[in-house]
Amino acid sequence: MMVDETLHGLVERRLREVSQRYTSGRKAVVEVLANAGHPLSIEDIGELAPRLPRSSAYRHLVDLQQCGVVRRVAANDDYYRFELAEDITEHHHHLMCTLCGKVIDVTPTPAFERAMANYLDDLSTSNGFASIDHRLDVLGACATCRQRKLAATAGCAG
Amino acid sequence: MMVDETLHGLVERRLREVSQRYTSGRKAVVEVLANAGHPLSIEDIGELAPRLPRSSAYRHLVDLQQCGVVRRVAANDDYYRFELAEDITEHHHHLMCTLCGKVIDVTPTPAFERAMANYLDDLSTSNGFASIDHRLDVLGACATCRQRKLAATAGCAG
DNA sequence: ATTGAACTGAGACTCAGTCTCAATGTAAGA
DNA sequence: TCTTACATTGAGACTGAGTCTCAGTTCAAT
Repeated sequence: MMVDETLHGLVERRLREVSQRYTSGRKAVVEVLANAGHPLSIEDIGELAPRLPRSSAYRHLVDLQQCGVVRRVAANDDYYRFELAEDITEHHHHLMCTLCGKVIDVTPTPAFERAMANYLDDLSTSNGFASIDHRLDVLGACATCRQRKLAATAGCAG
Repeated sequence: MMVDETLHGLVERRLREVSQRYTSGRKAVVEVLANAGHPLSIEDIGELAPRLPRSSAYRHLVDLQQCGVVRRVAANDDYYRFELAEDITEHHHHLMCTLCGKVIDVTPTPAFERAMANYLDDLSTSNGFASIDHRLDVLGACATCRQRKLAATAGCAG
């Protein structure tokens, strides 16, 4: 596992704050999420940590969400995904492929985040809404699916 | 119901394209969504159209999604919401109150949408991702909940 | 070593959402 | 108008992702 030790230290501290322990099961969940680098479904987690029972995995995810280590992501299909919280990784957006369901992380450009900050200010003044966080999901076709589609079309033509 | 007739005409056309009828049950769902002006949960729909059985409501929502009239929205709680598709209403973002769960629609400023368009172009060139649609959800506290919280704090202090 | 509290796995359970089926509505041709 | 073929409907059974329970285990602190 190529996860630097500060991650585990941070997670342990957050769990300790609510009198919880950083056990091997929870560590397994955190490592799997950290190594993936993109949101994982419960199915993904089950495959990457096969010794971890489903019920424990769910419970760990709940605990880790409650102490701010994990965030749940609603993808475009019927399954939630899970990722490390943004203050542990970094702020990012999601590209969601409507063909294969995959979720890809992207870091926004500074220019766009500046525009976003301005916009959130506008919202606060016009709607009295105090924004804490935002999430931007871009729906479309990933590079792999686009190529696959092109290949299929070429095959039909030939 | 203050829904202009073009909406119903449009929905009927879309259903007809897939050999389906615009029946009273489907019309009830569309009217409820149109009048609400913000995404509704199945519970909301049940309250606003009490004569409509749950199983029929779900089925209508599926049918209407398939012909592009309705869109499913993942809120911040455990329940999906439903709204009319953006090409029927207009492009908008969601303010999601993390305290009461309410979802509020907002129309983006032109400046922000310009920034968004540029950003999506960037993504397409840097990731090979062909974006079709995007959704921006802003999480925070709505005006009502903020006031309630202020009042509660004042009450404690006094 | 003892004790109290957190943790765990297995599997029962919940309930939002889907499916089935028998009955009904409806457009269109004879 | 009658018939026919097919879309629609309500009721309720069913599915399965996610939760809860419980009995046994591990841990940290004394």
